[in-house]
Amino acid sequence: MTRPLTQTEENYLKAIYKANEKTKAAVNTNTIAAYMKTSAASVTDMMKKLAQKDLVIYERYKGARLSPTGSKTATSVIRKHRLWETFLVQKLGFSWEEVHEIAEELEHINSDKLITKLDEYLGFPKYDPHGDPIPSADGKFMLREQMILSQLDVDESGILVGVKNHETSFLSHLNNLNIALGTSILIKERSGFDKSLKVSVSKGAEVVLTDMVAKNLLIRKS
Amino acid sequence: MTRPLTQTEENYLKAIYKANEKTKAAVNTNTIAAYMKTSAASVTDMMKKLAQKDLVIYERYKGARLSPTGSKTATSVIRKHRLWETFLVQKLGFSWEEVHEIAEELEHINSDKLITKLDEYLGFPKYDPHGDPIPSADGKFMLREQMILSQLDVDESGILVGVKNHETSFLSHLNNLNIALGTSILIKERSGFDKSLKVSVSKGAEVVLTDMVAKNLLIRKS
DNA sequence: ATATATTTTTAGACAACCCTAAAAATATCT
DNA sequence: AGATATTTTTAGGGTTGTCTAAAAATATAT
Ligand SMILES: [Mn+2]
Ligand SMILES: [Mn+2]
Ligand SMILES: [Mn+2]
Ligand SMILES: [Mn+2]
Repeated sequence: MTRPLTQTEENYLKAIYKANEKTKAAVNTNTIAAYMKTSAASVTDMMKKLAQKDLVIYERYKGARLSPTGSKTATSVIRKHRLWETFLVQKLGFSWEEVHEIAEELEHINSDKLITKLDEYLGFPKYDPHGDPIPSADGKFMLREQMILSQLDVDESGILVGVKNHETSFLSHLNNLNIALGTSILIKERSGFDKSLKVSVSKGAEVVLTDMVAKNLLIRKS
Repeated sequence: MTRPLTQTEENYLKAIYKANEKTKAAVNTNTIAAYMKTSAASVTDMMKKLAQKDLVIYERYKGARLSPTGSKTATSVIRKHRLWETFLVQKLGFSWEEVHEIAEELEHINSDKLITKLDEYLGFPKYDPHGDPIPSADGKFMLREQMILSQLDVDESGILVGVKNHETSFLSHLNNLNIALGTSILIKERSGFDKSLKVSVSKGAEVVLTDMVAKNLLIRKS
């Protein structure tokens, strides 16, 4: 009797999931509204509806958290999103900055068998093209030791394993700098003035990274 | 300013397209309602809306035809449907009776680049897993000489190139008979009573096909 | 602690898509 | 042609998800 969720409902669940991924604290109506690019009034309506369906725990004026079911659903949508992104990049040859929007649509396709087969076809990838972990069918994330590039000292180096910012403009900027997942980055100098870094990329070209860029690069120390 | 069509609108256009594929005559409200599994009243509402948007030519009490734009849109949705079905069978290993429903969802994903790349990835297929022609990006169908198996005489043979019925139960029935696209079928006997055929399949096993089955098999004479 | 600012909810409305029942138009039969 | 049957449209209404504006609750500041 429990009919499948609408795309909108799935997107709300994902928004809450992402908003409190670490803290698991209740998420403000306004925060959800910002994620969903909608009005606070619409969020209130939807929270009532999702609470009704036991997908969120919601108390008026106190924000919303995901219920166990809601959390499972959100994780499953994220799994689908990241598997599709991986498909688009690895099989169809898209670049990492092009895939997010398309995956936003594909993630709502409703077929367990499809996702199982896609996962298999891709060789059971553990990370998507942005370095984000792909949850397994039972919702487990493969965590990884990682730190932010800005935290490295001069003469230390790391391998890029992920990005915190997923905007097209940021990813294109990295393309221009010849920085991709797997690229090794060695810190040569740090400016005392603006914290910008002179780094050498893949043991070759030296480039300058602003602190704003460095803060969005996730690396494994090497 | 012309926002993308909704899934429902696309499905209506496809319904009209399929209903008058050969004749191009105006399609009855009731016929569309049957295709869409909805009420005649809903169809009337939608026809007004689509006529407003210049996607159909509609005159009350006289049915609807697709406008050139509507026809282009319908063809593009069919192209997407059939490319996705091909992907599901050829790359993900689905069986031909499993893919239609999933493709009904995938066909609405909105990205020209995606379809271009998918087409290329699949090697520019001309026919889908059911033998239906895949229109090119500019809407051209690759037609083929074909006839219905029932039209063959005893001792004549043909290669299966398509099926007229796409129901899961029919396709599974063919699976059971070891009949797939490309299978060669030789007529051994025709019953004068019920027109059922004794045929030999792939130069091997003899099976009996009811006329109802034979009428739904499209073959190229061999 | 009271006033002010911010956040959230409620109220009322709209668009898309659907429904059933009744009315109107068209088609068929004798 | 006139009566009857069928098809189609209109009328009125429901749900989902959206919006703006006003009201209510909560948080912040003096
Ligand atoms: Mn993404
Ligand atoms: Mn990603
Ligand atoms: Mn199909
Ligand atoms: Mn098909």
